[in-house]
Amino acid sequence: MTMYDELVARGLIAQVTNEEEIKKLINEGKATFYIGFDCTADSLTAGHFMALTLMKRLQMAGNKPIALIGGGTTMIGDPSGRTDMRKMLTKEDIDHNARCFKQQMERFIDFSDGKAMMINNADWLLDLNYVELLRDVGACFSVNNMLRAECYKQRMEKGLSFLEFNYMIMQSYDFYHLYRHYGCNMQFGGDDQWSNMLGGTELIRRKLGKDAYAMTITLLTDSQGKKMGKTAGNAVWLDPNKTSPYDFYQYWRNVGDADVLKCIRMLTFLPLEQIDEMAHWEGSRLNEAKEILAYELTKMVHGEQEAEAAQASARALFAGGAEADVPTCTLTDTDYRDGSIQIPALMVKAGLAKSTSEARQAVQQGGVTLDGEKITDVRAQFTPDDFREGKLLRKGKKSFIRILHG
RNA sequence: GGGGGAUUUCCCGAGCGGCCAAAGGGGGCAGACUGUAAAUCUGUUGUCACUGACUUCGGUGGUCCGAAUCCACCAUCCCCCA
Repeated sequence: MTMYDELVARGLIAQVTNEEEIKKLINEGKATFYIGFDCTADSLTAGHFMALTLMKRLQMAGNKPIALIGGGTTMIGDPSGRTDMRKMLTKEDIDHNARCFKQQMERFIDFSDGKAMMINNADWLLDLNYVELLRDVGACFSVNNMLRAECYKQRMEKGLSFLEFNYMIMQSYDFYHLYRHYGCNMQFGGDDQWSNMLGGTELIRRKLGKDAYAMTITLLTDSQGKKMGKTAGNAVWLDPNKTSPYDFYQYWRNVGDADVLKCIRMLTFLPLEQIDEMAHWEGSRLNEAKEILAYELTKMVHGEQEAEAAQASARALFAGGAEADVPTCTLTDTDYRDGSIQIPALMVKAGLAKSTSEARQAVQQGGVTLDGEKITDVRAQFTPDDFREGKLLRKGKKSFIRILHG
């Protein structure tokens, strides 16, 4: 099976500019392609993860990836898929974020011996001269066409600032720049980037009379069409300090039945035959598939050891509260008042509740247990001695934390 | 530049002088049912040393016994005209 066919079989490809040419390029390992990452946060997310795996797949087939860090474009902010303007980040924040991205990417992509490149578009975008740019590439863009682009449509209703309107031009300029200086002949990106990407191929055609290609990756959505990789509006981060390996594992362990196979296909490197086999699994057996998904992804992101640990913890906890390696919260004397701590305060301290009110409600509704014993009294108090050996505090079915007195 | 409209709790969206911590929906959380799934039903959802107190309705001042609701100014956004 060729590389391209495999991508199709895994459901990764959404749109392409020229299927025949793209097929040939990537199958023969002749593509130098780039994917842009805007550094709006200090860690990559599960959403970026798919792009990274795609880079890896293509790299394994001999193609050369360019990871483009959006140090320059982040200064503008991409309006695609947004209903309001992004918060403007300072240059310092962006630089910091770019460094974090780089570190995380190095775990997946082999950057040695020029097998891949990492470039920051701040290097050329920040020094552009306004009038020169307008004359150079501005003339190649039709405002009429831009306004018809999908990525601006939503914003035409709520308002679109001139700043953001220029995002497409910056991204197009990136492609043009990479084509000329690095021989980059293809761009990949999320499906929401399609119009921005076409801007680039169009610019290259107009300026240089050459063909460059673009291909978008299917957005990972659940069976209800919602973007995956988020919990309650918060991203699932790749940084273990922002999303613990255990939580990361749990996120995938808990995907809906309808989405497991799709995720395994798109995100893991398991052979397609094996995945097709799993497609026959039904009912509760799908739980096995979920474990495989969670384990594989955790292994790729956090390493085998963490994946084993997360899996062991999850199995032990859900099988019946056995001793297990779960996140621990260590209390010190200052956490107690007059030698004791009340249950709501304890839950807040342990991160199981955002406020004491929330903690109180959880207790009142019978959702809190300590070492398996249900806590019914909101005023229940504990002393350091209670936690000498460590106790398992649990809220609801899925939130656990070990409390220890340090 | 001129005219009109908007800004409410996580989101959408009611409220138009006291009965407002603020309807309804979404989302979140918890309970029941289950397979750590989905669907469904129930409760809950500003904060706190929680049967009471405190702080919220773009910002700042004002009117009033009393303001999310009225007035003034400022900010941001939308629409129409230029």
